[in-house]
Amino acid sequence: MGSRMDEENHIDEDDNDNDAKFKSKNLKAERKRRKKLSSRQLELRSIMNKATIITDAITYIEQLKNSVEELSNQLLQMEATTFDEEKIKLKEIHDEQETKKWGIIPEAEVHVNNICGTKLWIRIVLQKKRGALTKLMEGISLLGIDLNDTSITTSSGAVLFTTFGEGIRGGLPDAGQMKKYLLEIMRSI
Amino acid sequence: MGSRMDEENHIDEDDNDNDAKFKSKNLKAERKRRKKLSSRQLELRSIMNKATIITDAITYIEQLKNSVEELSNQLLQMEATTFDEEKIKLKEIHDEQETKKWGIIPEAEVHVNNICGTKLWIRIVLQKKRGALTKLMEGISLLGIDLNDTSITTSSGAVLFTTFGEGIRGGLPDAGQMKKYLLEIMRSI
DNA sequence: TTAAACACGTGAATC
DNA sequence: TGATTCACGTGTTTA
Repeated sequence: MGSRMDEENHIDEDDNDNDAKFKSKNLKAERKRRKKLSSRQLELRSIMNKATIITDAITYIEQLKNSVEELSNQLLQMEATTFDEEKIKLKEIHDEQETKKWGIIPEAEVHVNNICGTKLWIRIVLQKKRGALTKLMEGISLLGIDLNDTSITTSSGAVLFTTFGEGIRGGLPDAGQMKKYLLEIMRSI
Repeated sequence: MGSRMDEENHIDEDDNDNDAKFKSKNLKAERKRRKKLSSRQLELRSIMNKATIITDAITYIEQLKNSVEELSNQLLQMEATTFDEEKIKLKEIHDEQETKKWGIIPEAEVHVNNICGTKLWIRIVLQKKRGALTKLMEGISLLGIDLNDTSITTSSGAVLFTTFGEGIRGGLPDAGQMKKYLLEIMRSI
């Protein structure tokens, strides 16, 4: 028998001195305990709503893990390739940019010097282009010139071609004519 | 008054038919309710241990976030610098490696061709070194040679020096002598 | 012993 | 109405 209707009418006003009518000594303590318990339960219920963040946390963690994996792979791939093909590619890109920065060679620069009638000193600076050197060598060869000391050097997208030539059968075209001819070849590429 | 000592001695044997002595009709229901509640509480306690994973989850998320940020920064930095100084550095490293791969030029390679008595065709390949070209030009100048068409090209740590020279006062040293002299200069650097 | 925790029966409130 | 939930006082157990 424990309801408020048991006795007169004013029993459980908090912590008042009206507990003389009860036999139990732990009445007050039990009231306090129940109150605490109840409040704790309410507290628990209030934070239980926040338990939904666990679901969010799971998906969030998944996203983060994916990001980490993706980024790690990217870095690994970058580091792995950057000291091989990638570096060469970067160099080529850099060369292109450098060439553009310093200005594109508008047209091959050709120098032909006729020396002692049968000897040639050729110096050509041209923009690096696929097949250009092949055509150049081919053209010079067609003119019947034997190339003795040829050096081809490329740097920053430009090509320096220097050679020391000689007419195969003594005869040799005029230096001016040859220059025109070589320029023609360069333009045609 | 609700303990087992209130009445005779055999009250709450589960769900027996001995509830005729009690006035309340909800006695059985209340017993069942309390039992259920208690078991639920135990159940809750058992899974509450797993609540510690929330703490772990928090630290785990922090770690992941740090990783993501770090990796992103690395990538950004790599992408940002790789098209400027970094690429040049990569190129230089690549050049160094290339030079080593193809073997270091053991000693300057000097070609001197005497043409028509007063003209020279000089071709020197040397390892890039500070001050080397200055010494070279200085030496050639001291020999009284006027350099008409000179090209200096560097690539992969090597230097190609080609020039077409002429004796200033008609006189010109012997090609073999000159070669020795130039090699001496190259060695002294 | 004391004090806190627990289980119980019960009356009232809620739906 | 009837079934369920809640709060209470109390006796017992536990530490």
